[in-house]
Amino acid sequence: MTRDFFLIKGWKERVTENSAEQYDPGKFERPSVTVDVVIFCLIDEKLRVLLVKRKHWPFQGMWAIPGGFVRMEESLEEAAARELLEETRVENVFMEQLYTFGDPSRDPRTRVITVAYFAVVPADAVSHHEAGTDAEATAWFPMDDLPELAFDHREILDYALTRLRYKLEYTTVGFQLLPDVFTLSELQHAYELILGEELDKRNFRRKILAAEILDETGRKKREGEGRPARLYRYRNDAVAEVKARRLFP
Amino acid sequence: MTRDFFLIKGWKERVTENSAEQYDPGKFERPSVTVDVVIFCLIDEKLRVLLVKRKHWPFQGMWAIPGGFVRMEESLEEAAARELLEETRVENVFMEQLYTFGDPSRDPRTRVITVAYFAVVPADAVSHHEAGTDAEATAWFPMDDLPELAFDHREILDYALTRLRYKLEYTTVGFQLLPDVFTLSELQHAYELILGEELDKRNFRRKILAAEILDETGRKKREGEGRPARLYRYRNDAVAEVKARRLFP
DNA sequence: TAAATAGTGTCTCTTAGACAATATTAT
DNA sequence: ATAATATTGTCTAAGAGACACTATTTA
Repeated sequence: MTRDFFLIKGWKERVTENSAEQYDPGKFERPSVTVDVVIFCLIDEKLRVLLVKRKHWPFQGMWAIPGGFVRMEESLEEAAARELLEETRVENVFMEQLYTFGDPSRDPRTRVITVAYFAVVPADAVSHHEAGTDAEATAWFPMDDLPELAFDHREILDYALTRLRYKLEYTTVGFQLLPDVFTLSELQHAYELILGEELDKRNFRRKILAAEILDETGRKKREGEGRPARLYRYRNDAVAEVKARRLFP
Repeated sequence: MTRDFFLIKGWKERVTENSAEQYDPGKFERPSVTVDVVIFCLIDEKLRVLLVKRKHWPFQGMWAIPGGFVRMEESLEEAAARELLEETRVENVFMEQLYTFGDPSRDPRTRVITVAYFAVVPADAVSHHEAGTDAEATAWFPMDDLPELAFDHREILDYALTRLRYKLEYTTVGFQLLPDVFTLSELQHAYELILGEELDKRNFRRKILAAEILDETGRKKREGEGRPARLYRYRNDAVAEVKARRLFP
């Protein structure tokens, strides 16, 4: 079989001497690489993000997205999952790579390239978010009322929120923010909190049910006033299938 | 104004000692960081990608996506643009970050994390792709007939193709593969080559024209057989507007 | 029985896809 | 005239959005 391709030659010879393949790794100065994990959660009627208060220079006293340096023996995903576990004690939740931020001046200490991830965790998984007075701590900030952030973390958060809203429309990421069983009103409420707009109840329910990704538990929610609502559970067996097409086709 | 957030304390104290903010950069071993640029082009009736043949260990003699180490003073985008310029002498074309690949074993030399970008260049910009016999060279391979690739570059290429096809549907990236003026048949042909399927001529033209992103040049293409086709030009002033909504809503 | 929340159906408009005949040019 | 390519419109089906009333429970 004859391969069909075009070769290029000539001027290329001039520039290849500093290309990657002839580079001796370890000869030049290297950047540091971190992972930062944007962790979303629905708590107390708001979409919130987990932030940590910095104790040291630079940006001492300012809030930052949790993150840490990538270890030599772990993958990026492992590093991100480790950070998530350390900060929330949660694992096996939705997490995906968001974007890599590498502006040379984003960290005043040295060149730091950060691979940002974003995760969503159900509120009942981050069990005890007791309010405290310890100022050197970790806190769930509402996305609509963020403090001043360290580094370029505001930009990262904005991008993460854009991605979350976007994925809400064509994936099942929204279900990951809710407990195992939930009512359709709770699901719609979660969508409304994240999108920041109200949705029509009938249209919302029609679309969700048409996607055939929910199972009725047969049980009903019995707390609060008003008519008890049916409880649904997310059909895990439907994940792969649903991710291929749009949730709202 | 009272800020509304929850503080978390307690077990966190145990794990913060190796978090990023207390890390002394330079204390630990650092990975190398490269950018790899997947460069697509429509040449000779095929969607092609630019590959370089490796001259040294590892993967000596195998083909690889062009790339190189990120310099300490340049941003990731600058590094990617520099690689693109070095390999193709082209600049100011569509390019965006694709994904960051960081498996610890992806490079046998050392830990190398690569930030992959993908670019599309019009065929008339990479002017002279003269066929040659120099085996240590650069070549445009058709995406449907790729050689064995070095590192995890096959995975990167597959992902880039998926992204390109996806973006074809809701952005104007397809126009970037064509010369400044083009006919609707040529545009449709480009779409068909990339998507690997035939499209209905009437529906395609209706959608493209409905998007109102093309200007008629008033000229007609006069070469080849058959009725001469109208020549169109992409409306650059429409970019921002069109990217917000779907090209094919 | 009043208050609160859950649950349900229709109409219209837009869009997507299937489908074939005519128009213009060169040879 | 013939060959080759360009250009154009209609019908139908599915989905999206707007819209209001009834059902079930607790206090």
